[in-house]
Formats: sequence, structure tokens, C-alpha cells
Amino acid sequence: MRLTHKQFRELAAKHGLPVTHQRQVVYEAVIASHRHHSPEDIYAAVRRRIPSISLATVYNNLRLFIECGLLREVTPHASTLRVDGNLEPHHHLVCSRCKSVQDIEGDFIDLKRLSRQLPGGFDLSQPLIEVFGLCRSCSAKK
Amino acid sequence: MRLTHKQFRELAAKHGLPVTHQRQVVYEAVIASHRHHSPEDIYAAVRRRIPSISLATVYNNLRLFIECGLLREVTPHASTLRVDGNLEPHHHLVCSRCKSVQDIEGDFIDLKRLSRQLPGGFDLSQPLIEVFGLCRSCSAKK
DNA sequence: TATTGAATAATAACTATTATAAAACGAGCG
DNA sequence: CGCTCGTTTTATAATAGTTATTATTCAATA
Ligand SMILES: [Mn+2]
Ligand SMILES: [Mn+2]
Ligand SMILES: [Zn+2]
Ligand SMILES: [Zn+2]
Repeated sequence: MRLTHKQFRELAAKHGLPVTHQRQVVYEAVIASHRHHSPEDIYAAVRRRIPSISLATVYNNLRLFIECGLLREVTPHASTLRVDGNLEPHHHLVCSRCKSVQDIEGDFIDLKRLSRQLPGGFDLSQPLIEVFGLCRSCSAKK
Repeated sequence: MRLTHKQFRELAAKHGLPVTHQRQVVYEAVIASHRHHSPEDIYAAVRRRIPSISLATVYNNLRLFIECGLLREVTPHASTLRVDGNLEPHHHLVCSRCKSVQDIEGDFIDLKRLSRQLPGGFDLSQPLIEVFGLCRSCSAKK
């Protein structure tokens, strides 16, 4: 863990973020496992080192880290259910900022290469793809 | 609307779903616009034709339609925030059933073709891709 | 028409997340 | 050292989206 200790201090300095013990431990909990965890997961892990930590602190710092680019959000969708009546196979273009979704067509996937990277047993019989970026109005704004 | 009227009756029959007035109208509201709507959007639209409808009925029927394959869910992620400490550019493989996420590497996107399909102004400077399918254990189960 | 099972409406409950306010902290300074 | 001030954390209330519960309505059948 000495490694991530230093890693966090450097990252925080680069983004002008004051380092606190809580932040340090939250960050380390995220990268300790190479997985994609929920705030509750992180909270449970951090509590083993800081039993008094508040769930709000975990949320606050995860949000902060995501905004600063220290962490990546794995679920860059609108937080509510969205439905699609179009059953034709098609893909989606999602704006990471405003969460808007538009259809996109075309065979831009190299299925051969993709399946070469695929872990065994993964069923990709009709692959659905989402491509994330910034929509026109969002990329104009910033 | 006569078209979707008939279309819904046929789809419902195919899936053994009893047709009710509410279901008919909810379905029509979804495909009336070629967009990706939230349950509240649908609720607002349906209320103009059935003022007494309950929000729960909208939710129930949207879920039902998704399960039967009459509609597609646009947000097939875990419903809670997930964070990723890996900042190296990489893509994700998401299981549509259990919502598990794993990293996937490799250049399986034809960026030339993709940008040909891209609407003007969409910023794809570092494209993130998510590929949806069924993970090994989920595809084994069913 | 009476019976019965399914769908709906009204509303309560629940869960994830955010907002608020008070307490604790900590760097800088006399 | 103590004090001060801005920041962070904690505890908790509030909110939003969704699901569960239950009484009512509906529609098909006998
Ligand atoms: Mn679509
Ligand atoms: Mn990842
Ligand atoms: Zn946008
Ligand atoms: Zn799965």
C-alpha cells in the first residue's frame, strides 16, 4: 500500500486537492481491488480502517475524485430508467456530461478482434455497443 | 396510431401477454417518439389519454415489456454508482443480466467508420466503449 | 348473473443519493 | 503554545426513483 499512498499524494497535488486521511483511505480502497465497486462497497472497506467514517464522506470524496479525474465513473448514464421502442439492432451514442442518448448505425466493430479479447463463455450473440463522448452542445459549452 | 395499435396487439399475442387499454397506451407512448424516455416522461404522455392511470402501472408495464422483449432498456447497468481506479484507456464488457463489469482491451473499433456515422459536433476525443452481452455464469444459467 | 383470477390505482415503504447544519480539524500566525 | 478562520467531516434530514402492498375494478367464463 505504500505505493498507492505516494500515488495518491502525487495525484492530489497535481489537482490541487488537499490530502486528508479519509481521502487517502477511500482512494486506496478503490484501487486496492482491480474491480468496479459501489459506494457501499468502498464504505465497508474503508470502515475497517476508519470505523468512524461517514457514508457521506465516502460519497463526497468519490464524487470529488471523479470530477477531478482521479477516478473514472463506470456508469455514465442517466440515473433513471430509459426505454427504447426501436427493436432493430442498433447502437447508442451517449453524452458523458448530459447523459443524452442517440441512435447510431453502422458496422464499426471488428467482431473478430473483439472476440479475440473476449473472456471464455461470454455470450455476445447480438452485441450491443455504447459509445461515450460529448454531444455537440456539451462540447461547445466547455 | 392505428399502426402501432395493431402492432402492439400482435406483439402481445406473440408473447402471451393479455392486452389492456393501459398497456396499449403505454406502449404507444414509448414508440410514438423515436427517443429514449424515462418512466416519468411516459407517465406524463399517457396521462393525457388516461388521466386516472397510476405511475405504478407505467412502471409495471415498462418492466413487463422489457422482460418480454417488447422494449429495450437503454440503461442496462447496475442502478448504483460504480467507480474505477484504472485510468488507463480501456473498455468495458457489461453483463446485461447481472450487471457485472469487466475490463476489455484491444482495438476492436473502426474509428474511421464510426466517425463517418457520427453526428456533427460530437466529441469523441478519447472514445469509451461498453459492450453488452451475457457473462459466462449468466449465459450458462439460461 | 355469480364466480374468479388478473390488472390497476392508491399509497406506503424502501434504497440510493444529496443537502444541511453542527462539530472537529488543521494550517498559519501572534 | 493558544487563537482564528476556512475546510472537512459527521450526523442526520430530505429527496427522488422505484418497488411492494392491498383494496378495488375489470373482464372472461360457467
Ligand atoms: Mn435507441
Ligand atoms: Mn475498468
Ligand atoms: Zn451532452
Ligand atoms: Zn451476468
